[in-house]
Amino acid sequence: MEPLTTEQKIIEAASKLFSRKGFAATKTREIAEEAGINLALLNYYFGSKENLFKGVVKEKLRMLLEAMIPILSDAKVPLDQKIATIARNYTKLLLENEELPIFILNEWSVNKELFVDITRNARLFTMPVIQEQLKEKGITTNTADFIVNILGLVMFPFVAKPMITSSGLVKEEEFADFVKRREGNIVEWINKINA
Amino acid sequence: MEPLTTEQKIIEAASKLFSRKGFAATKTREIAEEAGINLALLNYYFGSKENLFKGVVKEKLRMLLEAMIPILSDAKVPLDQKIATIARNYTKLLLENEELPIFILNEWSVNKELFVDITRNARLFTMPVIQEQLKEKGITTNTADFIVNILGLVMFPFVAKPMITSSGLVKEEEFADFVKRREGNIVEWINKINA
DNA sequence: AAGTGATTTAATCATTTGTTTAATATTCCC
DNA sequence: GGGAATATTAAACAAATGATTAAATCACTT
Repeated sequence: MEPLTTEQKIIEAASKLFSRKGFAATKTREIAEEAGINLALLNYYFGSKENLFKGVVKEKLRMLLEAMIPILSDAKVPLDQKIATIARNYTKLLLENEELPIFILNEWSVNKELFVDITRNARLFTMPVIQEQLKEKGITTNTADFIVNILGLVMFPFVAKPMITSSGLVKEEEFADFVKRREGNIVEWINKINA
Repeated sequence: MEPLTTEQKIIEAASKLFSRKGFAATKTREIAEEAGINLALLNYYFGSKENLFKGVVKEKLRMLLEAMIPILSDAKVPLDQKIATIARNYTKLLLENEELPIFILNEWSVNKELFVDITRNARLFTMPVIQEQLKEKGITTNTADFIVNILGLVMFPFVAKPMITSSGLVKEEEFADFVKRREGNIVEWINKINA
């Protein structure tokens, strides 16, 4: 495999540190050290810490949305399959990137202006398709609840992981099994909710 | 009403700013300005920024847990009533403190050591009571799922509020109605899930 | 091999930031 | 009312931090 370019090394280090600690707590010198590069290269390639952060956030947000939007908005995919696919996609994605949802949701909450910029011209959700499919099946649950319920059931365990594990509700070493078991259950649960 | 003491003014300002922006992004000078006090008083009363932060986190965590733990762990409260009370408590609490859950969950994620200190000797969840009550009613849902589902359904909309509103899924001005409507639905949903 | 542009480095700058100090003001108690 | 404890202030300090500079090195073309 190719060795990473300087630019890639910086992005990887920044991605890791920003995700773990957030924007303000991550220092440019830490990123440089983690990447194994000279501090000045960070500004040489990305201009500023903020600009680098924007790049990381964009990529992370894309990862988070891509597991959901294309599936939700595809009218050819039936509702049942949408639920199953989203549960599967997120369980896999978030097991590999546990800090992803809390990072994005927290930065979005703390730094709304940044996301106005990033999400401009980006259709985040396509409600009409879902609305139609719910109607077809005679389901009265409203569209927003439908989506929020799925996301809540699948994402919340990751968002609240420290609370869940440190309370003993789920042991740290059993967490992966816990969410994998939920993956299958969520499809049933959502169907029961909508019945 | 009594005028606030200096100590109280600092706590209120710190509480507001830490909740909104997190530890690292909040500067001591901002806190002092927001509180309308001299910068040195912060250290005079609280010793350090970190110590002040710990106080704020403790109080916020207490708020978040108190809406749940006493109810969950009370064997005299039947399961149905537990669900309804927790949904009601959190909807009210979080409408009044929208940043509360994302603040606590993010800081917990970012700064685990701090919470080891704070939650030491604090029984966060009491599973045996719930486990017994689920068994009595012949519900096969496991205890962790039961609790995570309730919390996810009730807390997730607040955690993901920026995403939900800026995507147009729920309009900002309709958000309060949205979660109030969910409050009643959640009881039904949880019962359906467990049926 | 020389020249050219891109990349990397060490050093430095200007601010910001958490904290402390020493002096002044205020409150409390006898 | 005076003196001791408490509270408040302005100023300063040292370290940290994001960014920049100018020189050095590297890669590539001719």
